[in-house]
Amino acid sequence: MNGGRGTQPTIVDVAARAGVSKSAVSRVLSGTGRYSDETRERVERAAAELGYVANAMARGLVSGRTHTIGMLMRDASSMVYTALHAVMERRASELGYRVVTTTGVGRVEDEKSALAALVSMRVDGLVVCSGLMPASEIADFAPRIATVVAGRPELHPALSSVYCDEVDGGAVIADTVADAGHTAVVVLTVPVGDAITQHARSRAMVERLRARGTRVIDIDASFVRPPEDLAADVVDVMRESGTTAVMCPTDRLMLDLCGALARRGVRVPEDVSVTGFDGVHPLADDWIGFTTFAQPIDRIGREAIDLVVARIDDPASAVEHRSLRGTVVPGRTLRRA
Amino acid sequence: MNGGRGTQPTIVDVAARAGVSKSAVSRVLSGTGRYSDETRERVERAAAELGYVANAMARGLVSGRTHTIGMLMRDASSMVYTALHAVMERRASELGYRVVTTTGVGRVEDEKSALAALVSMRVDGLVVCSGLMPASEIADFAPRIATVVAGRPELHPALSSVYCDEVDGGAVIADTVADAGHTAVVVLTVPVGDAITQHARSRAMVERLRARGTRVIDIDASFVRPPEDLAADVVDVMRESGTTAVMCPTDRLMLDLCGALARRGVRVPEDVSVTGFDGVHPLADDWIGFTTFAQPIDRIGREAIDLVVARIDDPASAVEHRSLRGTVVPGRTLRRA
DNA sequence: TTGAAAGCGATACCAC
DNA sequence: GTGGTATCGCTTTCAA
Repeated sequence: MNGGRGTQPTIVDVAARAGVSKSAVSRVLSGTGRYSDETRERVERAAAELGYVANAMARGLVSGRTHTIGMLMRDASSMVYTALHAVMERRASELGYRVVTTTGVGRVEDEKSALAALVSMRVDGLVVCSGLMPASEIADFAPRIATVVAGRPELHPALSSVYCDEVDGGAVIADTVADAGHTAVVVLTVPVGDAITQHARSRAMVERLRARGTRVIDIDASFVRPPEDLAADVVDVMRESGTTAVMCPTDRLMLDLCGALARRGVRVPEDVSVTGFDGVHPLADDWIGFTTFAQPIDRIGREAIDLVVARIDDPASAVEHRSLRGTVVPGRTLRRA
Repeated sequence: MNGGRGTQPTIVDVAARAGVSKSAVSRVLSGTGRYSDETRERVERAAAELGYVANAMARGLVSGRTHTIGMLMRDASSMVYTALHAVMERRASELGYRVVTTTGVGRVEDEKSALAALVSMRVDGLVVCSGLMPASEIADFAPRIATVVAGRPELHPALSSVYCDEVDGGAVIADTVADAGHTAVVVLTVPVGDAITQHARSRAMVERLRARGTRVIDIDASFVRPPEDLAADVVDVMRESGTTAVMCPTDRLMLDLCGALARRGVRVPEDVSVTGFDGVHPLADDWIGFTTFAQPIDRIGREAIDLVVARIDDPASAVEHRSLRGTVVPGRTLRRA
């Protein structure tokens, strides 16, 4: 029955080859129960010779555990999420868990199906890293699977979360700009529907600047708007109102904006100061010199994993919302006005 | 039996609620076989009310298919791999597959276990993206699972592969440097054990430069060496032998090197020209201006997925090795000597 | 069109 | 210590 193309050896094949029962094989390979040294040796040899790899589906089906944490990533090309991914992978591995990730490819529908894929795999825990997916969709699964939202402020009563204090971050970086003497500032703001986090931080920037009496020009930076358009708007505003600084909701957008400004002959920081947000390598680097706000990605990732694992171990553990503060990265793209 | 904490509804629960047999539920939900409109409606309603998500393990166990492609990533924090990940996710989704990724956290042992995890999940196909894992380890699974190696030159007779032509890339970027008039050049070379790809491209740079009569100073850039050490070496070599350019095996290392050089008062490109390799966003950006060589990541990812899927559909399809050429990114870190 | 029953590959509990 | 057997949740014949 085996040997057919694509067929993988099963526990029965191993048992036959070792001349023992499949129960024996199971015990030896999982290290549970009792078995003689001879049995162990024969089983191990047979398994090695066959290149046996236990079927996780069969195992998970009966044991009800997969020792796997599912991570839903919004976007595999965003540095914030990939950095989070790397940290979580490391922490999970320390705690004896494997991480599998899935991503949507942009639309909310895709994300739902990516989430469903994780649920259908019956991962032991779920970490949702996406500023897109609505909380209610996530919450549906929370009673059944240990779930944590990472990287976005989510205060849903059924969902634990770990995130960067976006309001503090937006305010702090806004203070940095105001302290540098800028009195007319453009803030690129993101609608809440595009990304909850970016919306929150850009609102916080606007509010803090206004509170300090700074003149704020609010430019719509919906995801659909190309950086060239934004740069055009910025240039117009600079002409009309003497703006000396532009605040971006992400480092990535900041980079695109800088490029588009350069193409229009506007130099950063000589002609205009620019700030970003996120502070993830490699953009937040000495040599590149972006002035930005660094999210505490390491702590977010680590604590998110710790929280899911705690909830896996004790499903009754309390829901927690952890707001973590980041820090300003000085850089060289912000000058005194 | 259900309703216990953490228990997920099963097909039996849906059947009971809908007042039909589980066979009927299965048929309706998978859209196979025959059923009446009324049955369909009742089943769909019951499933929705229960928030039923089919258990992929049970399903895969009996059907023998998971409609999933496993991706083994070397490192979730490397932009090359994450970019590849994003592309593959998109292409796989177009072809009706889901991608799940796992990564090692650095050591070969971890990667083996990450690979085993994918195999144990019985993914339909495997894409290995790692310059670390030995081909023989991967090849063990090739007869059982459709397997493709992506992103590294791998000519193993049992493994299909898609990769950037590193030798061409190294030579072309070396030509660019030589053409700019540099006659004494430092090449940071990586040992084959650290990363096959980086080794190959750095060797190619050295060889092409030598072939053109350029003086080459070869500095060991093993992964264990901190950028500060490399920068110190570079500064020494510049003093001793009038080197005017440094070629790095990756953009990432180039960034670190530039930083370390800056801390020593060496400016790029005023005092020394520097080139990178990879050409992935965001480092390969107009504004940042790295002179580098862009791997054809989009094509690599896309064709890797196409190859695995072809092999899933027809396990007898031929092994292929596709070498793809990249392009030079001019940038501003390379000056005429 | 529908339901009963036989597995898929592993674990766990059971006598032996 | 060891092997038989029920079982996990689902798909897939096969009768009815």
